[in-house]
Amino acid sequence: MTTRWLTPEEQRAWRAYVAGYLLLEDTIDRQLQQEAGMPHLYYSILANLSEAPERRLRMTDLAERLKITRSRLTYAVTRLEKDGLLRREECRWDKRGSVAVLTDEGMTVLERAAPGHVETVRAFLFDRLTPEQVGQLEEIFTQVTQGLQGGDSEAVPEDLPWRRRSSPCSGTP
Amino acid sequence: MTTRWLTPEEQRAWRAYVAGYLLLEDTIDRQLQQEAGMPHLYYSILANLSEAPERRLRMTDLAERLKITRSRLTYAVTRLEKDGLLRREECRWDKRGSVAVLTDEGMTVLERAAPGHVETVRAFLFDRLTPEQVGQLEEIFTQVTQGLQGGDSEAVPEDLPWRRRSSPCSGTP
DNA sequence: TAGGTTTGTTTCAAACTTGAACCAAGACCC
DNA sequence: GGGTCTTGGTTCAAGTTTGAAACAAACCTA
Repeated sequence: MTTRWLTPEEQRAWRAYVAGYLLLEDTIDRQLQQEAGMPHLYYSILANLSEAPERRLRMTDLAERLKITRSRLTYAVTRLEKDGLLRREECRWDKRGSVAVLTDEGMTVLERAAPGHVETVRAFLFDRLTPEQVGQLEEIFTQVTQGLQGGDSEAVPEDLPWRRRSSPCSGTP
Repeated sequence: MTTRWLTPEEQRAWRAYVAGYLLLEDTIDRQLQQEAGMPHLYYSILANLSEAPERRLRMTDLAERLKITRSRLTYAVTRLEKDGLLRREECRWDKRGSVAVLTDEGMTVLERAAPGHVETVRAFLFDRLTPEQVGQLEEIFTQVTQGLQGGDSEAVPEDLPWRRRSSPCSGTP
């Protein structure tokens, strides 16, 4: 099968995208590290928990929402637990499971960190986009996300050896 | 100063974007790791060199193009050098400098890896976007990139303590 | 209900990233 | 020439990520 290379437009888009997200992630990480002592992902963990009912989530659910591997999450949660920002509890219904719970201290840290974070996201992303572009951004990445793990098994070859298999994730019983 | 929180539209866009790029990067990394034995960044290093005149670039130039720190690049180049995919040479005009040169073997590896990589980028990104969206993607991230390091010092507060300072990068004398 | 499979999570070693500290060479200045 | 400042690059330790392997609990199924 002969390769369908990228068109010039696609190449330009691809390069702009890669450059942009690297710089943006880098900036966000640096800001959060500086002001909250943790990288972006760790902040997202706290943020996710803070919005969950009772501020608690199963590890697998959390990993699923964050789009990261469980092993990565384990490491991060261990660190945050050491810092006292969350604690682990065992799952009542499924003794295999464990649940991460945001502590009050975690909530405080999150609240303190949020303004600076939002300010950064604004300054370097949203303040530079028109409302239409905000919509386009959502649209584009929603499609990407769906393609990568939303249920549409039609369009994507199922048998690529290197694809991550998405475990069907269970919520509360 | 009171925080300007994200609007609901911005929130949705932000979440879609973060989810999307995590999944996409993850997929690309996994594919390249599987088929070429290296992560995305390392592939990009080879790709960049392959397009440069004489397949050679100053370390700083390379870091600048890739939007990564010099220290990160040093590590990556050391690994690729060990693998024989590139070699370091010292810079003739500036004895501090060193230059990364793509070897023939590196070129071969790159050429072998390219089709699979492009296929992945296509399958999970471009094949899912309309031509308009491709244009929008470019537009959006070009703006982000410029804001983050293009010269427009107007719009961005200069004195945020956590910003990366972009070293004015020098090319050939 | 024993035996086999799947699922939820952790563990471990190897690879990678980060930021600060360091070193040497150019540039500037008197 | 002899400071001093800047630039290009590497080094080092600490932190993070990866993927495979290990475990244990839950779920079949004969």
